[in-house]
Amino acid sequence: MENQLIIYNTLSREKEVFKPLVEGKVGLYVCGPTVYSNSHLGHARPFIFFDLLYRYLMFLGYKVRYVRNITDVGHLENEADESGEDKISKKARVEQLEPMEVVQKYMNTFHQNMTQLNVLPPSIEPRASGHIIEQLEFIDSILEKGYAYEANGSVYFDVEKYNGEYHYGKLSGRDLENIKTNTRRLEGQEEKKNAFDFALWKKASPSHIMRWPSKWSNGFPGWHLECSVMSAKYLGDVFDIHGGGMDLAFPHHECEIAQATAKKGKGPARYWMHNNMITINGQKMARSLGNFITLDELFTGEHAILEKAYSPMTIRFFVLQAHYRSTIDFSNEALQASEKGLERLMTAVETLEKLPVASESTVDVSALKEKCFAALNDDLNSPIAIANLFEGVKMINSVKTGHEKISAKDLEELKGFIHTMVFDILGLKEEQPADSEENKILSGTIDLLLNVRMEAKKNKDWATADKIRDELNALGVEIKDTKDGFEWSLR
RNA sequence: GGUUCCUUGGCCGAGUGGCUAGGCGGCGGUCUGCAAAACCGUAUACGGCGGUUCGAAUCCGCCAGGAACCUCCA
Repeated sequence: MENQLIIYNTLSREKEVFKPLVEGKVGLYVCGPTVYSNSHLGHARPFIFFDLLYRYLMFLGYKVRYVRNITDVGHLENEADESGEDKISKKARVEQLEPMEVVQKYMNTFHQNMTQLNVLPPSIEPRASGHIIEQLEFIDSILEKGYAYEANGSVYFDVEKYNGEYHYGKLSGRDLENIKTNTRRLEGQEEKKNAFDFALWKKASPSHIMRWPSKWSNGFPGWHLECSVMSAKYLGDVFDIHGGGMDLAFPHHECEIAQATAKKGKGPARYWMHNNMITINGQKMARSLGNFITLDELFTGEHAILEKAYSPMTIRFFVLQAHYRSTIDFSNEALQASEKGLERLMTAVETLEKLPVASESTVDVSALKEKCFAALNDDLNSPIAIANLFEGVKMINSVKTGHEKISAKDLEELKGFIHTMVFDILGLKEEQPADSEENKILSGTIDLLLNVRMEAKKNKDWATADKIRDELNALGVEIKDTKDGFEWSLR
């Protein structure tokens, strides 16, 4: 099969043919969440997109080790709150909880949200707090190489020194001169040689709760270190793909490259992939901007902006309907369009199971397959793949209505393809509620009413028939009459 | 201010130097007791101004508007 995957590499700013370091195996690292609050829609995008990548790589036959970290220490607060304490401990004080209690709480919700979105768990989900020793060792070796210095109990990366031999800024297309003129001088950073130096180890202030002993001070690791450490530990000093949001390219990923290169003379990843942002009213959705909607709010509809609740699969489909390197703009209208489209797709998947076969086909299943895979091979172009999938929907419905014919062999191929595409690769799933006792009673009741309606129809008692249909409709039960009976579904 | 990028039909969103993206919505038709669903058909487009070209929405320039990053951020 000509499945040549091409991906856009931020490092080269070009699409490149993907060739793993070791044939048949892929090492994938994606920056995971900082678990200090509920995940919002903006967070869902990278995890859904990289889930698609993970699934597609596996479909292509690669054995993938997918590492996605949990940041449960560190990430410094901004200067506004004077102390440089980390986000997690700040939140903990507010809520009067142990830091690790906060971490656990939001990690649990994160996992729950990911399950709802049908995002597969990664192969390894390492936590920063579990790799303090490795981070200390990493700092030691950067110090030994002379690319870091200690100041007042903290350790900083010496960007200027590093840039003398390597290029700091190669990922985000900057050079040091440019960074120098544009880096703000922040308060409380006098101990740094240069404003653009970043912390490898930060001495904890007295109020800081999360802290670990080290030879320099009681403190905590710098924001960028954990990813360097954990990716190297589980994937090696050089691995295949590193992913994350575009907003992480600078400085986070740039610093990761610097740290790895300072230690080993080579950068951590060969391909860097960055997903674009979800916007709302044209502006990036971000916690700091206060314009975010959490996933739980989306699923329940409990947010002033939301006209209704949107199911996890609607969100997933919405995200996949845009290319990962484009922004997607959130709106109720857009979500509802996705919801309807998804319903149409899933209905066709059901219809597929009861299609009549003919001796010969008038449809071209192979061409459809090729177009879909060609789209995915071209930098994971899920919107094109989905557009083609709707060609498949049309094909299915046309066979159903008799406008087209399909042979038994082609039908088998089509079934296999649609299932692979929809469930395995795009990661969509049926969202019908499980067959609980309550549901059995409900469906029995609806069947009963609709059988009564059938009687009424037989007697040409249209008033009664319509009354039943209209009132069930008002309650959210959609009714479709068929030649020999009826079908219904819950809206 | 610096770096990078975007501007497509009512909405969301692909894409290519000449050939229908797709979804949702609209309109007309088929089917139906009427609907719904489905099917068939159909309309609405490439921010503005120049340039290159036989031909540009797609390449170049300028202008306008917007965004991301430069600071925690998916």
